[in-house]
Amino acid sequence: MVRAVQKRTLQTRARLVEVAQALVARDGYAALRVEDVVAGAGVAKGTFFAHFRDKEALMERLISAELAARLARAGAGPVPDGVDAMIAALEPYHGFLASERYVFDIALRYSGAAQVAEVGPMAQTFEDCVTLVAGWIARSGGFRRDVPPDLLAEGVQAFAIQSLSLQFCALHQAEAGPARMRRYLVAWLLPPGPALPG
Amino acid sequence: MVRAVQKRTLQTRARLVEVAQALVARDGYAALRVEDVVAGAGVAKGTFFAHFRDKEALMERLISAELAARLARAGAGPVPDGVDAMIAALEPYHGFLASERYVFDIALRYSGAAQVAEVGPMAQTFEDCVTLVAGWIARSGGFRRDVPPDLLAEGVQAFAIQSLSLQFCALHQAEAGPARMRRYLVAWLLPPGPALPG
Amino acid sequence: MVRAVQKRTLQTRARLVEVAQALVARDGYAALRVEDVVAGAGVAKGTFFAHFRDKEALMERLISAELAARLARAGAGPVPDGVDAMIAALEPYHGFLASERYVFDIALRYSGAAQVAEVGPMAQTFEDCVTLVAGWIARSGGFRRDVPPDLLAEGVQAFAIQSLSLQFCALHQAEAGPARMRRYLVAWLLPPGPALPG
Amino acid sequence: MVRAVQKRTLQTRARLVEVAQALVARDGYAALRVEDVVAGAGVAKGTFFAHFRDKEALMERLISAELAARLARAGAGPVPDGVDAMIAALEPYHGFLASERYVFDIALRYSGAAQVAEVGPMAQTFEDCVTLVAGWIARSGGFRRDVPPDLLAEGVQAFAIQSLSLQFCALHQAEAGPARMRRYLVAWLLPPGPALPG
DNA sequence: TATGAATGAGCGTTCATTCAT
DNA sequence: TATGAATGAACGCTCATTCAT
Repeated sequence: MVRAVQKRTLQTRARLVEVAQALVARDGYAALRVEDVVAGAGVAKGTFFAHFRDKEALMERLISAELAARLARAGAGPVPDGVDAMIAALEPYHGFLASERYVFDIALRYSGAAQVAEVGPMAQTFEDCVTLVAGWIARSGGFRRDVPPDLLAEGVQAFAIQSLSLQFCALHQAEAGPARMRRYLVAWLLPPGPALPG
Repeated sequence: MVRAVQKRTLQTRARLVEVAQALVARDGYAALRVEDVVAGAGVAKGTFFAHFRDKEALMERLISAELAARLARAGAGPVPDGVDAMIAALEPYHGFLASERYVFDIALRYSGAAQVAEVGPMAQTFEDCVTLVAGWIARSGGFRRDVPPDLLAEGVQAFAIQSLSLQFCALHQAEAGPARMRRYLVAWLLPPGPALPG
Repeated sequence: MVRAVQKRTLQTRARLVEVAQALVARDGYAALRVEDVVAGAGVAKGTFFAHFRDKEALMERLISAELAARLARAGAGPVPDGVDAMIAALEPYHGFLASERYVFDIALRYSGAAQVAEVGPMAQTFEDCVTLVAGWIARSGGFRRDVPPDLLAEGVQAFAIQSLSLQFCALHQAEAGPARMRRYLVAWLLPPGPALPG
Repeated sequence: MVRAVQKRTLQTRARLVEVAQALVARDGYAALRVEDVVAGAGVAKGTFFAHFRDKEALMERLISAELAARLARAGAGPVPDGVDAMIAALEPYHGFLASERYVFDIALRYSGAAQVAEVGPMAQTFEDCVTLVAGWIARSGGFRRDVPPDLLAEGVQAFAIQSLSLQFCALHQAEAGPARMRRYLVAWLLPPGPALPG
């Protein structure tokens, strides 16, 4: 029989998450230390590891939760009818990924589910994002039809990561993230028209 | 007055790099320890830090050098005349990036030049790769013409990273890296033809 | 809630101190290395720094303990009845201070409690020494009465430090520590009699 | 024939001292690093050590020069005619010793000439101070006569050091340095009168 | 004298993680 | 579940000093 998780357990876990979120809000993700979390929650270090496999498990939970929330808000809006609308709709989602180098690193690492055994919440969220965008593409009339929507959606994700990566780069400072994203998506999502300017 | 770097300096630095490369060849990048490098080179620890800001600075140098060498070999070959040829030509380059999680992480982190102030060798190599691919696309007759070659080349890089990322992923184990890469590039590089199968 | 220090904690700390004392007995204080202490105690380096703020914290503890022990032995003896007896009674205490330049430096530095916030064991021991000497002076009949005993005792300490300092000095090699100490104390502690010889 | 020291040599040395003094004026003695001195003087590190045996040799020079200057000013004034006047006359000298923990430590260490072989400028200055005070005592009519002036002067130095030491001490914060110094000197320098208050 | 690369030896630190209680 | 002392394995650093040129 699967025993119901005890109430105290949930309380402890919730408190750990709460404290962690408060610390992150103040100092950012990269600065989070397990020691501070347990101190804030008033539990011992060992307790933390009874609830989370390791620190990254908490990190994945925090980051993917934030990401999922932003994605849900995007999904609740209207179907974007073009490249610019899509970029705007995804901005909160991508903006969070760009907010901190550490967040981007963790997201990237877990986007591909670090452990083969299980699909973590981060990988799930990335997957959900692809599904959402594929749905948009399928339902909207403004995109190319010669490539399946889910492949196009994966491309959107690839270009987003590329844009975010280059945002940290000295060679490409000139062009801001959204502008570069727009160039990619115009070429990737729109039906082939007249040649684009070089 | 800017003094020319002394000969001894270059010798010491070269020896450190040599030893590090030998160690990496034996145990991989993730296992490299500064202590072993200095021991092998027969210099003091302080000397190491007089040559490299920290361990990662050496790492960037080692990895970007390997990457640049593989890229140079790719550039020395014939211009690939299609998607499959291009994937094959870039395979050594991408294969190295996929060889070790640690390598991929460092490469990605430094691809966007950690410091805005200076463009490191890694960022330069990534840039060179884009330039090479753009040249291929421009000179070959088999690719779409409605998008400028350098934008297409950036897309190739984005899809490569996407493929490599997903290679570590539980959700997408089914499809190997090159196969996924092929799907992306067919859609991205070829002139629009009849609709692709979903 | 202030939890009682666990037994294991005390054991570990005691072992660290024991090992350090053994090493010091063999090689002196200046030669003590943290690495040897932890190796000898069979604990990790991190453990050392969980018990002592830094190496000097251990040093203060070791030296002040030795000093306190020697002081206690002096206090257990009979009340000295004159300058020579007092110098003799304090000899083990002062001799330890003079035994090693490093010991003298640490003692002097911590005698004034490096941190205003807390009174360390070293400062306490110095204080205890003054108290002890003041008691001797008060109870003995051979010393001047026109100056309060505790002020006289502070003077004894001042002259001791002066003597020890000059012991390391080229200008004053001729006169050994105890001899100089004697001149000081005769002038400082005895009731004024006929003029001393210049 | 003793060759006259070359002009360039003196210039370099003077520049090193100047730069060091400027740095000390800004950041204090403890923060002085050889690297900054040579950088400021525009010479190589090795050059520094061609002029000064080690860093402490420069330190001794800087500190003893300052101390000697302050002592000279004290010597240029009138002979103090009592304990309070003497304390006032020596205040600039003692104040400098108390200005920085590091200064006090170095002064104490070198007061006794670290090297037996040579009497450094610091030991000389301390000696000069004793001589000056002994002269004051001998020429003034207000001090005890049953103890030779130079012994009394050594005692003044011992009490000064004691006072300065205790100034860094938590146990004795209540009583300021000069007040404590006064108590010592009244008991030490004045002819025995009626018993002092306990 | 002047140069400056190299030395060296250990300190302090880090902090996620484990494990005996 | 909870505890928290202990672990560990490098890393980064320091910086006065030396020495071959």
